[in-house]
Amino acid sequence: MKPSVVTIEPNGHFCSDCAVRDFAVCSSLDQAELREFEHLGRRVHFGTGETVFSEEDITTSFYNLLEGVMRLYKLLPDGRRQIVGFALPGDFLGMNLSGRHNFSADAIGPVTVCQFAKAPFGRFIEDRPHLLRRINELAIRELSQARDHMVLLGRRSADEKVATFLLGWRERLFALKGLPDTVPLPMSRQDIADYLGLTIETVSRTFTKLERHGTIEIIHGGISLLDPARVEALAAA
Amino acid sequence: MKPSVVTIEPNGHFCSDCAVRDFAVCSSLDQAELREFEHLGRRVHFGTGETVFSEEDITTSFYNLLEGVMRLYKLLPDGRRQIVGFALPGDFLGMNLSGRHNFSADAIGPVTVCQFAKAPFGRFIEDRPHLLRRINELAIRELSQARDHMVLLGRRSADEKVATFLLGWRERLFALKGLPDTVPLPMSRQDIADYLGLTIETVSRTFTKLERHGTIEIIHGGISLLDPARVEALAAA
DNA sequence: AAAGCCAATTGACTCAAATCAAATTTGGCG
DNA sequence: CGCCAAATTTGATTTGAGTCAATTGGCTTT
Repeated sequence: MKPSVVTIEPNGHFCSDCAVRDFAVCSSLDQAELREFEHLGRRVHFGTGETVFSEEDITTSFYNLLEGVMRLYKLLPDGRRQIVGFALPGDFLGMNLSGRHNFSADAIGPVTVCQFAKAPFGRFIEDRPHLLRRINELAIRELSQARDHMVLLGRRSADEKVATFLLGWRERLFALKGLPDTVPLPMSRQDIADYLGLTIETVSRTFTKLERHGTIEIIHGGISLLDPARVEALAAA
Repeated sequence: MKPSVVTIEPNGHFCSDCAVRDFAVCSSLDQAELREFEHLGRRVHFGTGETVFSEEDITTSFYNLLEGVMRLYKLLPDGRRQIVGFALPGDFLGMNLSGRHNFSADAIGPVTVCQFAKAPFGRFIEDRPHLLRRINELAIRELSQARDHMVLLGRRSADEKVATFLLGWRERLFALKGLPDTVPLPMSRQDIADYLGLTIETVSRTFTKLERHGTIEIIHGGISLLDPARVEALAAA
């Protein structure tokens, strides 16, 4: 939110031992390409609540999220907010046709990104169709997720929205770091509400209701799925 | 809906005089490529209400919409439907990562598509990065639209939804065939409702309300924007 | 032109989620 | 530790959109 100090690493990082190497955009690059690629991106840190880029900003860079979680959102003129997604490590941000970002992105907690200046990155892609193909894959995956989210926003009840969110979030974390028995929720209730098209009060009430029924347990910074089958039933309905 | 007779043209069509030549995927191909491309696709007609492909179907083809309008939608197990978009001439359908369609597509009125078998099309792309780039552009454009639609579904009132829909639809038709003074609405009220995350009754009431205020006029098969500025104000809010 | 059919409209009523308003809990920090 | 500010929860009430139920209108069929 507040403009603040951003740490830029003085270099000395290698793609070859990058945590997201195997599933981010760069998974399409071979050893030789990787060494060249290394010079294009630089690691940048952002603190809690800082904005990485804003909607309507001229796109000067693309970002590969390495560590942390980001909220991606759009605002209406009167301040209503819709979170269009949460980004996790491996997600690639900033592609657009207009030359301007079409959503804003904030760090939720400390974040590390690999930042690429637009022009050199564009040149690098130019003669590397496999990288382009990888970017296309990521876009198509995003598109599919976006459509699923439209169904949630347009046609699901509050209970279903919350249940679906918990399962989907757990699933993404699972893919990233294996099955945790508790699901960390680094984002605020307001973020969850703005993601699900609800108010903060409704999200809170739904959580408490699920807890009273013994379906989940609300713990510090997250929840624990006591009865995943019950949650799945709610989400499926 | 009903499985029915689909007309397949016996050939004799040329990409070079195709109506969508300049803005569809094929806009990225040069004369020589186009002649080769011509053999990959074949024109297929669908009648009103016919399903071109269904969610979860194995993807055997991609489709380039040439004429008509299609509804793209997802269903929940209990039958609730969310229309994720309306396709117009020039739209490219069928891309996915899973090998299965992730939404269903019906013809709204008579439709002509250019159908490409998946494998040969994939092979054709292989060594033509400019075509891949074009497909990527289309995906990124769709993604941006999808995000806009999430904002509408999650954060806008019924009035705003309807106003935004009318303007957006008019805009798309405008880009296609120039400014019409009446906006044709080939889709049913139910389709509009399922697109906007509303009920048919709410859509109908909102239309009548707009008409009573002299903002629009409801005509057979469409509406006329009597006071576009008023509609824009409603949509902006 | 009457009957039948489906889509759209209109009206009366209900309800899920929003809004308004406290009360709590949590977290940061001197 | 104790205090303030922010986030979250909880409660009371309102309301926008949904549901249920006719009615209307446009076409097609006969």
